[in-house]
Amino acid sequence: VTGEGRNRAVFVISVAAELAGVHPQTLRIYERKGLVDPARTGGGSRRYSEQDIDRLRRIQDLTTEGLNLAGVKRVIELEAELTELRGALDQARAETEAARAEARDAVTRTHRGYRRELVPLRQAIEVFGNKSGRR
Amino acid sequence: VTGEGRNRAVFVISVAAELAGVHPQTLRIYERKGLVDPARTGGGSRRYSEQDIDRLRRIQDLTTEGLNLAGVKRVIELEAELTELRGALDQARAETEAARAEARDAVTRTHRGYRRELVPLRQAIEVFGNKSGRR
DNA sequence: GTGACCTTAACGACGCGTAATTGTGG
DNA sequence: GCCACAATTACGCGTCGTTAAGGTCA
Repeated sequence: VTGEGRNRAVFVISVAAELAGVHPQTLRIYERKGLVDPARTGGGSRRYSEQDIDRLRRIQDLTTEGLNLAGVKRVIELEAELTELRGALDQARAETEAARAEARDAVTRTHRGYRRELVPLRQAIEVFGNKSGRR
Repeated sequence: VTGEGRNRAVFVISVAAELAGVHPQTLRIYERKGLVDPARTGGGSRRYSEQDIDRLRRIQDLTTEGLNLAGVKRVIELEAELTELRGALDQARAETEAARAEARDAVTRTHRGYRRELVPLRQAIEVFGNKSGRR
C-alpha cells in the first residue's frame, strides 16, 4: 500500500508537532476544534500525513496573524472555495478562447469546403454548360 | 447632495450601535481595528451609512460564530474576493456562450454568402459555359 | 449648562497554549 | 517494565466587550 505520496499518514503526534513547530497538545486541540482530522492506528494513536502537516503550518500562520481557531477554520474553508473558483474561472476562460478559435476554424473550414467544390465547377460548366437553358 | 442612497452617512454612533445591536464603544473598537471606517463630520463625530450598518451586522454575525476581530476582517476580505470572482466567472461563462453562438452564426453567414453567390452561377454557366475550353 | 460625542483606562469573561496528572498500549 | 501516546484538568496570557472618567462641541 505504498506509493501514496503525501496522503500517506506516517507521523506520530510528537513528530507532527515538531514539524509544525507547535506543542503536541496543541494538535489535539486543533483536532477537537475540527481543524485537522489525522488518521488513527488500530490502537487509537494519531497519524499525520504530509497534507496534515501543511494544514498545520497554515493554521500556525493564521494564528500567528492573530486569528483564533474559529477564524482559522473559516478562512481555510474560504480559501479552498477561492482556489476552486479560480480553477473554474481559468477553465471558463480557456473554453471561451477555444470557442473563439473554433469559430475561426469553422468559418475557414466552411470556406475551404466551398473552395473544394468550386474547383470542379469549371468541369461542371463543361458538363452542364449546354443544359443551362434547362428550367 | 441627496439621493445617494445607501452610501449616505447619516447615523450617529448611538443610532448605529442600536441598529447593529451592539455597544457604541464596540463600534469604536471596530474602527480602531480597521473593520469599519465611518465618515466624520467637521466636528469629528462619526457618521455611519447603511452600508456601514450592514457591515456591522456582518461583523456581529461572525463574532457571534466565535471569530475574533482579526478573523472577521480576513473573512470579510475573502468573501469580497469570492463575490468578485463569482462575477468574473459568470461573465466568462457568458462570453463562452456568446463565442459559441457567434461561431454558429459565422458559419451560417458564410454559407449564406456562398448561397447568394451560387444563385447567379447558373447564369454564369450560361455566360461562361462556352468559354470553359479556355485555358 | 445640559447632553451627546470624543478618547483613554480599568475591569471581567473567554479563548488559547502550556504544563501536570492519570491511564493505556506497543 | 519503560516510554510515548491518550484524555482531562489547571494555570497564565491576551483579546473582546463593557463600564467609567474626563474633555470638547453644539
